[in-house]
Order: sequence, then C-alpha cells, then structure tokens
Amino acid sequence: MRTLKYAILGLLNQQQMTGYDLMKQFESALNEFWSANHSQIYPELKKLTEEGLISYEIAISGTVLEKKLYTITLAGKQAFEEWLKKEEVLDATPKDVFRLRLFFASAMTPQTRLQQLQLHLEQHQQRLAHLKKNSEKFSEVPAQDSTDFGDYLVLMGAVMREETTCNWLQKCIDILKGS
Amino acid sequence: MRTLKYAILGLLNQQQMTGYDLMKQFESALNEFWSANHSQIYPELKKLTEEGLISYEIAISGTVLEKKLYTITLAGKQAFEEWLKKEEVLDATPKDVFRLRLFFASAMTPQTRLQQLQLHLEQHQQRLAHLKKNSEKFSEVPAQDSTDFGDYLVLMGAVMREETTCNWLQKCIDILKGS
DNA sequence: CGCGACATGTAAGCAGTTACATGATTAT
DNA sequence: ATAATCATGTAACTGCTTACATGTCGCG
Repeated sequence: MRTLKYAILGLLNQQQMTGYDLMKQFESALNEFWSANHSQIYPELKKLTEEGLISYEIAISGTVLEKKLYTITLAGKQAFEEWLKKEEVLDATPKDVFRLRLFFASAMTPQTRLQQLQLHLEQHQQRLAHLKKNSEKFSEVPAQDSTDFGDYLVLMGAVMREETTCNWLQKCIDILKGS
Repeated sequence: MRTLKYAILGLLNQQQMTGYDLMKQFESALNEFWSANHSQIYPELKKLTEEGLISYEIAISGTVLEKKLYTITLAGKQAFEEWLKKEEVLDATPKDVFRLRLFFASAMTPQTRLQQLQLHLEQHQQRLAHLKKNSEKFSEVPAQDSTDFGDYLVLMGAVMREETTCNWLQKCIDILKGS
C-alpha cells in the first residue's frame, strides 16, 4: 500500500524538511498512528526522489555538514491529494499481543491472570496521562484549514481510545475479583 | 517475537486440530486481535514439529485424503505457559491508515473531509453490530477456567473499543458541521 | 575534550501478504 | 456434474526491525 510514501508526502506538503526531521515527526506528532525508523525513511526518500514526487537541495549546517532539505513537487502534491480522496475499506483490526494472551486467560493461574491485567492497566494509565498532557496545547478547536486541525482530531481519538482501554481493563479486573 | 508460534500453541493447548482448523480459528475467534494465512500457518507447524513443541498423527477423511491432526507436546505446554507469564512492555500504538489520513485533514477539501469520516463511521458501525451479535452467545460471565472466559473478556473489549471509535468519529463529524 | 543530538546511509533477517499450485470431499 | 469447502503445501515480494557504519555540531 506504500503508506510510508504518503505519510512522508503529507509531512513535506506541510513544510520542507530533512530525513532527520521526518524521523522526529514520526516519533512525536505521528506517534499515535504511524511510525518509521530512519533506516526505512532514507531509502524511501531516495525512491520518492527518483519517482519525481519530491526534490532536495543541499543545506549546510555549521561549516561542512551537508543535509538534504526535501521539498514536495507538483507531481508529489497531486499524488498525495489523490491518496487523501481514496475510499479505503476498513483494514482488519490490528494485531494485539495482550488481547491474544488474555484470550488464553483460562490457561493462566488466577495470580498470573490478575497480574497481567494490572500491569497492563498501569501502562495504559501512563499512556493516557501522557496523551492528556499533550492535548493541553489545544485550548480550543483549531481552524479546519490549519495543520493543527488533524492533529487535534487524532489526539482526541487517542485520548478516548486510551480511556476506553483503561475502563475495559478495570472491568476485567473487577470480574476476576468479583466472582 | 514469534507470536504466531504461541497463538498456535495456545489453540492446540485447548484442543488438537489440523492446520486448516487453525486457519478457521484465526478467521473467527481470534479475528479481533490476531490473524494468519494458511501460507504462514503450514510452515510454522512444520517448524514447531521440528522444535518438538507439537506432534501430529495422520487422519483420513473419506477414503484417501490425509490430514495432519496436531497435538501439543509437554515441551509445548511448558513453552506456552512461560509465554503466558511473561511481563511484556506495551507495544507501540498500532498503525492506523485512517488516523494518518485524518491527521492531514487540513489538506482535504471540506467535502472529502466529511465524506471520509462518514464512510469510516458506517464501516465501524457495521463492525460494532457484528460484534454485538457475536456477544449474544454469552448470557452470563463464563467460569474463569473455561476456554470461553478469555473469549468473553476480549469480545467485551472489542465491543467497547468499537463503541468508542464510533463515538469519536461522530464527534469529529459534529465538529466539522458545527463550526 | 567529551557527550548528546544532528545527520545519513547500508545489510541482514523476520513477519506477513499475495500468488502459484494441487487435489479430495460434500452438498446441491 | 459442479461448486463450495476441506486440505496442504511453496515462492516471490513488501514492509519493517535490528544492527552495522560513519561523521559533524553545539554545549558545558
């Protein structure tokens, strides 16, 4: 599906940047729904350049260090806009090792069962706290044509998802204890 | 991480079955959190047999068709039980093409924005309806030592997750329309 | 001067998907 | 008969992870 391709095009459509900057974006803003290591990003940038969807100019940091500042081309913008319009069918529910483990709950000892759930709940509570802190940057709904708008919508979705995950895990723990 | 390995061991720990049966299990019961094609299952079964974690006997369907009925070995049970106990750190939030697309909402036309959200909501509503129908099979909480117990917990989680996803998408649509 | 961040690449290997390939059984 | 399902395998390819590999810049 070449999704990384479009993630990169989308980011470069917002602003020109280097491979390293892209990597940082994947680690921060896109972290909740996409990721990519530099070992995947650099070859992809090379490929996109060959395909004529992006281009770069050499910029100098300090005295000698060369970095490549990538810019999206017109062809790149067109490819990206087409991708935005595509009507995708829902992909399969993502794989989840914890839920797989829990599916086999009856094979666990009662102690392991409780321990697994509690540990997992703690981790999700931490993630939720982190997300809530991130969303403090939005004091109001951003304008629909600002790049913050999408960020706002997905962040809201991430918070809601984590809240539900925590509620579910708590409910599982209650069931273990209650019956 | 060899997760497929443990998924197969877990299923064979519940009951002996063929590669084809395993495939069907991935399509039905495990569908909400794991998947595997037969092209991945058969080589894995071969590998697990070589590792001594499972064994098989040939069974005959009809007059000539040979099928391999796999059984978990003692070593297999031990490997599986160790895996159940492991304290895993939370994996990264799974990739999600729709959320990536929505992150770039400001680059969409207002029509595309609304269309994408509505189409996605409809698909999740269908998935939710399907899950709710599945969970009708549980009139009460199954006993903690029955294989149904894990099934019940993850199904409850799946329903809660889909409900939240639908709520989130509806909220996004309301924001689009409201401002 | 040393450390963490900046910056860019390649190689090996694993997990998973799609396609290729074959044949028997069962229900209509 | 014929189509859907049962049943088992391999091959090519894509996407991604981990490890290897190198060098500069800015701050204390």
